[in-house]
Amino acid sequence: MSPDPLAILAQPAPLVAPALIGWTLTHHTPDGVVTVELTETEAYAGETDPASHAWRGQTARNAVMFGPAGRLYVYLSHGLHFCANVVTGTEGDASAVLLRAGRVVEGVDLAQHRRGEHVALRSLARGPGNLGQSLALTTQHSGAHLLDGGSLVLAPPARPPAAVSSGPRVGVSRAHDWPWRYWLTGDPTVSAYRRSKLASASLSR
DNA sequence: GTCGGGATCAACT
DNA sequence: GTTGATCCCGACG
Repeated sequence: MSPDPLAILAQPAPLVAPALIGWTLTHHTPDGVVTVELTETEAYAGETDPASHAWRGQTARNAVMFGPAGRLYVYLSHGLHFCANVVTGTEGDASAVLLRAGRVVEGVDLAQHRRGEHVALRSLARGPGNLGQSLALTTQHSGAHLLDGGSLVLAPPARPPAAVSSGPRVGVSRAHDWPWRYWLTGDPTVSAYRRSKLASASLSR
């Protein structure tokens, strides 16, 4: 039998992130249902992680990350893009896993309508902001339980993915060299590796 | 009350 | 491969 999903999520983020590859996230809305199979994740450790929102302690926005595992943390990036995280670890430990990309496996028409009619199938949920838009996630969903049988459901796959790769994190200005980014090897929905601007700047020195 | 940074995306060369 | 757009949140005085 497959183990209790909550037991998996209660581990530290760097262990949960690779384990989440291949899981599905489903969002039931009045419009219909969209399901995304996760193909790319990224771990954030919390207070010990300079790149985490929780680095400087608890605030009103990131309070969800300090709570128990199995809940959703959504934040607004650059004033435009909604990015979704799964809260991991134990209560009081502000670790979380960022959902960077996925493949839409259910509700393609609805997701395509949300993203724009001429968006390629494989690009529907490529990138954290695009994934959030395909699932119609906003900050009002932050704190929602994912294992509660609510409108948002996170579920393990029938069988583990074939191969998972790991590498440096993307788009963060600090601690980018921690290999805490994981993706389904060879999957077209995974974005190409882009070193952060600050990282490439320090590299050229 | 003000300032500066940021876990991004899309378009253009 | 590279550059610009664009809004919110948190820190500090």
